[in-house]
Amino acid sequence: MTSPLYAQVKEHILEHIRSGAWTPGTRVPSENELVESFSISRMTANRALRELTADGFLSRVPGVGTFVKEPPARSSLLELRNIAEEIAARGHKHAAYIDRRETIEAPQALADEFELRQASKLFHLVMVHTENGVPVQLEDRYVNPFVAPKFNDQDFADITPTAYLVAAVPVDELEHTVEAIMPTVEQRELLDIGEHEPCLALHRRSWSKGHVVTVATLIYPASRYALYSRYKTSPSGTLSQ
Amino acid sequence: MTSPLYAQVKEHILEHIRSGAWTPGTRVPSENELVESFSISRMTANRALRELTADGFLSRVPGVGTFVKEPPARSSLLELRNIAEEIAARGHKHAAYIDRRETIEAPQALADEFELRQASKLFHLVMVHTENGVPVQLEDRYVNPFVAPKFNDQDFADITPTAYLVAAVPVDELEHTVEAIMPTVEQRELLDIGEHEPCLALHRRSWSKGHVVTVATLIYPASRYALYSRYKTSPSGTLSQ
DNA sequence: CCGACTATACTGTATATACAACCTTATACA
DNA sequence: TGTATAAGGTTGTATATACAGTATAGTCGG
Repeated sequence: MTSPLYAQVKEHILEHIRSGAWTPGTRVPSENELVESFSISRMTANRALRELTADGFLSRVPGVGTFVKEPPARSSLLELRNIAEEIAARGHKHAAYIDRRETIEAPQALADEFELRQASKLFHLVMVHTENGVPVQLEDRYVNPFVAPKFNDQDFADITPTAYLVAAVPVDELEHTVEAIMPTVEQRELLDIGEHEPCLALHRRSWSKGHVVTVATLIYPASRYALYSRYKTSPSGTLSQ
Repeated sequence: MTSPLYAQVKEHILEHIRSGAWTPGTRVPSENELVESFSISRMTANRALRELTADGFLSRVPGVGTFVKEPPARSSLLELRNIAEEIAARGHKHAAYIDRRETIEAPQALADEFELRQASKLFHLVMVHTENGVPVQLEDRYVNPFVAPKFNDQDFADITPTAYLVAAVPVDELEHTVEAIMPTVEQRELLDIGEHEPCLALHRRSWSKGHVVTVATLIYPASRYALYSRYKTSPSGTLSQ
C-alpha cells in the first residue's frame, strides 16, 4: 500500500514544484537535509534527487546544490498527451472554453478523412485552451459518433476531449502531420495573437480497430509553444540513412 | 578519466544489444552474475540495470530476471531521415550548395547546447538543399569536432552532412524540437520565398555515448514541406493518460 | 498422480559507511 | 590589501549488508 521511501521524497518535491512553491531556480533541500527531515539514509535521498534529475525536473551542481529546472514549454510529438496535464506538469493553470459545438453532416472531404463510405453525421467541437489565462492551443475537432457516441454528452469542464477519448476508446494507430501556417483572422482572434505571427498546426487522426475515431487540428501560436521529443534510439534498430 | 563502474556495465550491456548478440527477449546477466564477472557490488549492478530499464532498453521481472526489451515503434517524423533520399524517393532531383563554412569559438549558448564545460571550437555549416531546383531546406549545423573530427574534410557533394554523421558516429539519442517561425531576411533570400511565408524550424540534437554530436536547425518553407508520421501504438505500450 | 511445501534464485528497497571531487566561505599570513 | 590555505558543505560513486516480495523448480507426502 505504502509507496517506497524514495518515491515519497520524489512526490514531496514534485508537489512543491507543481504548487508553485518552488519556482525554477529555487534550491531544493540537500541530500543531508532530506536525511534529517525524512529520517532516511543519504542513499535514499540521493536516489530521489538523481531520478528527478534524470526526469528533467531538477539540475544538480557538485559542491553547490540541487535546483528546480526551468520547465520547457514543449509537447511530445509521439504521445497522445493531454494539454491540461502538460500545463499542470509545468506548474501552471489550465483552463478551456468551448467556442463552438455542433453536429454536422460531413462534407465529402471530411468523410474521406474519416474513411466513411457514405455521408454521415459528425460531432464538431472548437475549444480554446489557456495556460495562466493566455491562449496556447486552438482545438478544432471532429469525432465519429459511431465510435464515441457519448462524446457530445461531456461538458469538458474537468476532462479534455483528448483525455475523454483516450479513456473511452482504445487507440491503436495514430497519424500526425505538422506544418507551419499563417492563421486566419478568426483563429488569430481566438488565440489573441498578432497579425504576422505564424502558428504550428498539428493535424491528428486516430484509429481504433480500423475505424477513424477523431480528426483534430491543434493550432499553437509559435511564440507560445513548440513540439518536442527526445528518446534513445534502439541500439539494434535501424536509424534510417 | 575512466568512467564510473555502473556506466561501464551499462555500456557493456548496450554493446551486446547494439551488436545484435542480445536480441529482444534475451535474458541479460542477473545482478549477482554481474557482481561476479565485474567484481562489483550488487548495488552497482543494480544501478546499471535499473537505469537501462528506465531508459527503455530492459524490462525486469522480480523473481525471474532481466530481459532485453522490444524496441518501440517510432514514427518516421522522428527518424534521422536524409533529405537527399527523401527527395529521391519522390522521384525528384536533389542538389545542395554550401552557403557558409567555418570553424568558430562556441559562444556560451552554443556551448550549453553542446553540454561543454568550457568554451571550445565548433564546426559550422550552412547549406541549402533544393528539390528540382527549388530550395526546400535550409540547414544550419554545428558539429562537435571532438566527436567528428573529419567532418570538415568532407565536401558534401555526394553525401549530405546527416548521412556522413550517421555513418561516422553511432547515434544513440535524439532530440527534436519543432516550431513555426518567421524567417529572417537572410533565410528568406536563401530559400527564395515571399515576405510573409512562415517556415517550419526543426531543431535537432544528437548524442553519441553521452556526447552531443551535432546541433542542427533545419528550416522548411511552409508551402513546400510538412512533417508526417503514422504508426501503430504498441499494444502494451502506455499511451499516456 | 497430484497437491502442498520447501529451497533457491532474482529483483526491490533501505541503511550505514566510506572516499573522492567540487565549490564557497572564512581564516591566516605575507 | 591581496593571496594562499583550511574548513565545511555538497554532490558522485562504491561497498557490504539486510530484509522483503516474487517466481520457479524440486521434493515430499497423501
